[in-house]
Amino acid sequence: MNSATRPTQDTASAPAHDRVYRTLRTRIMHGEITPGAALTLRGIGGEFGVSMTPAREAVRRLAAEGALFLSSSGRVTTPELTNERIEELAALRALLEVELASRALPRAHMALIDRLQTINSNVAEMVSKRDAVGYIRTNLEFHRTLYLRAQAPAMLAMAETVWLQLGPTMRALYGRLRRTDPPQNHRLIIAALKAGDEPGLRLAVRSDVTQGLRLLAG
Amino acid sequence: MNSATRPTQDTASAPAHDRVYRTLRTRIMHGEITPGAALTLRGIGGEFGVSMTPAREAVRRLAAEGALFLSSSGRVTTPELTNERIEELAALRALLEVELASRALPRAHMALIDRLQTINSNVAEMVSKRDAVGYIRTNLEFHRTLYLRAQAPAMLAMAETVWLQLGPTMRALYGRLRRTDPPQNHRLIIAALKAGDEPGLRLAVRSDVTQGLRLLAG
DNA sequence: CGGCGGCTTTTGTGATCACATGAAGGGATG
DNA sequence: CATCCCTTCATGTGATCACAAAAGCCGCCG
Repeated sequence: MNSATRPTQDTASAPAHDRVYRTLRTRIMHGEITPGAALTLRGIGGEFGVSMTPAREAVRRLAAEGALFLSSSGRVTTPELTNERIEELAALRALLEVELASRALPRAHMALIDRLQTINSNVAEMVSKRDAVGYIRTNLEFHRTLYLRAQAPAMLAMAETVWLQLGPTMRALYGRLRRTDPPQNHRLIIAALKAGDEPGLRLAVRSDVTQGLRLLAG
Repeated sequence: MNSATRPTQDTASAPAHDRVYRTLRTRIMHGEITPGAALTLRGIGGEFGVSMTPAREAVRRLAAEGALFLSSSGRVTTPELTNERIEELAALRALLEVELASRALPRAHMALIDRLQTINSNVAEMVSKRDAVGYIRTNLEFHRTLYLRAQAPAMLAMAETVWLQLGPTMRALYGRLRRTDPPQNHRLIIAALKAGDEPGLRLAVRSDVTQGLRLLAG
């Protein structure tokens, strides 16, 4: 059997449009692209060494997920979110992630909690280094690790879609955030997991998810 | 000004890939395609009189929304949902739509309630005629009309994505459903709206959304 | 000095083609 | 009669091209 005969999940053997899609998706979700930035199909194709065709498919896919905005003439930019939309997406995060955490709770064993604590220390490190992209990445990793235990793939996919839509804006948001405190709400989440305290967990997740979005009210 | 200079929302002047997308989307959401049905890019292109390119874009977009399933080799079919996934999607409907209804409640005036009652009589008619597609269509129209008042476009879009994923399965589901009763839960929703009873509304929406999915447990 | 009109360039759209891959069908063999 | 293999066909992928429309730019005119 050839080594390229794998079920196709590797970054190398995957179709071109999929590689482009995945790379752009991660960039957007981690806030590596500023809101309103313009992308061009030929530019994307050039960067990845492919033609316009796979670039177009990747862009369409991302636009369908709300990660990119397509103007009426087809021009593609990262979305610039209004305050109303940000609040709505925060509400969606609260709805979905509270449910996911709640479903993960009965399955959360010690190994998971250990992993969460390790990730959380990475989060704290990123905060202290003021590394915005690193913070977003590790923070999402923290949440995803917990929610994977919920055994609810459709719900998790939806939560990730919301993260994706918030990606470019989050970067700008946490740029204003001048705190260097380690994430307090993450500790509350871990504590609630240890104690098997479901109401506490729901509250902690809700607080963690909505806290970062409060500052834009002013 | 030319008549084709409109902001591009018309079915005619819109780009080809968008026409294809919208047509397929409606078909899938209304359950006009059975689960597991295979589609081909050349077939779609032939039906709409376009080449493979717009067909591919429409299919990618729909696949990104979960409306279509792409096998590892790229073959495209409507999804065949497992029971676990259906239950999960039902839970998502409950989460999202209860919230949407709750947000619509304070803005629900008499004109809206009248419209809902009109739509509801159409739903009852479809039920009595055993028109599955018509039932799904009018039922979704009932829900969408209510949720539009919530002024929460992102949340509504997410609910529609769930409807889309359930589309092909719903048809098969309501095929087994041998009732000819008019929708009781819709009446409860309307009554709660009239009374301004938020807890009652939440319960009625939750019941309406999850009732149709109970029968697959057996 | 500012607004406006026309030109040029950039960009997305859609069609067509060559290619590789996976599925289906048929025939030979045990 | 079933099974395996090979041929053939259908299908998705990606590149390239022609076209139209939008955006940007520059100079002209008020």
